[in-house]
Amino acid sequence: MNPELPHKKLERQFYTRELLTVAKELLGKILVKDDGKIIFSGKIVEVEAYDGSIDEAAHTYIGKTKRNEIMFGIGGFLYVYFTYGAHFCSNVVTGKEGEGTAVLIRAVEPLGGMKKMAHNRFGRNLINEKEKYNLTSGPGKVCKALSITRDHYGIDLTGNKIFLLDQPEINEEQIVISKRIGIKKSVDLPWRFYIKDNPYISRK
DNA sequence: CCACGGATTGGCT
DNA sequence: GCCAATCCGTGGA
Repeated sequence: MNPELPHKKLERQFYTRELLTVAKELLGKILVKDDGKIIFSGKIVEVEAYDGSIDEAAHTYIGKTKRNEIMFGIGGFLYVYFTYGAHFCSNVVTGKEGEGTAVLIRAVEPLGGMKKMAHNRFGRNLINEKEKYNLTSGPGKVCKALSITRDHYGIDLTGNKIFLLDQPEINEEQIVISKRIGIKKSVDLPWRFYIKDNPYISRK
């Protein structure tokens, strides 16, 4: 563990609150993955909220299936899905049992394990300035860089494999609210949140 | 710089 | 069979 990082792990009660509150408060928190050999860490800078009860773009909108069942559980677990025949995406499940809500981690600012992230993404440890900002600037890129796959589906975020470290809340005025990216349904919901002027977001 | 389309698995109708 | 909560390379302005 990097001694410069605060050690306080987010607990269950952080995740079981209302979707949009959790989504906004996830900004600035530090995502950590520790597989016993390498520790990856990154600051969450961009997220999107999904709510199957009113949101047609949410994977839970159709009801419970084998794929989305973890999203219907209590908050604080990881929902990983595979899409476009190529990419994994990571979500933080929120709320109470049965709600079907989660927050997609769209981008992080790399902190620890950057060389290995570069290796996972580009096949080499050394990267140029442009590639640095391209490491984890998208939901598929984050999973590729941190080696998050279907094996991590359903991981308990209050455990010690993948978890979040608490950080001070980002000021409301530093949070940009926009429509979500890459969806075809419920396109007008303003449920994308990112840190203003952060160079590691996927796009403006 | 922007627009477009191909890749490729698997979930659901 | 259709098409996706994406990414990347190509081609034109």
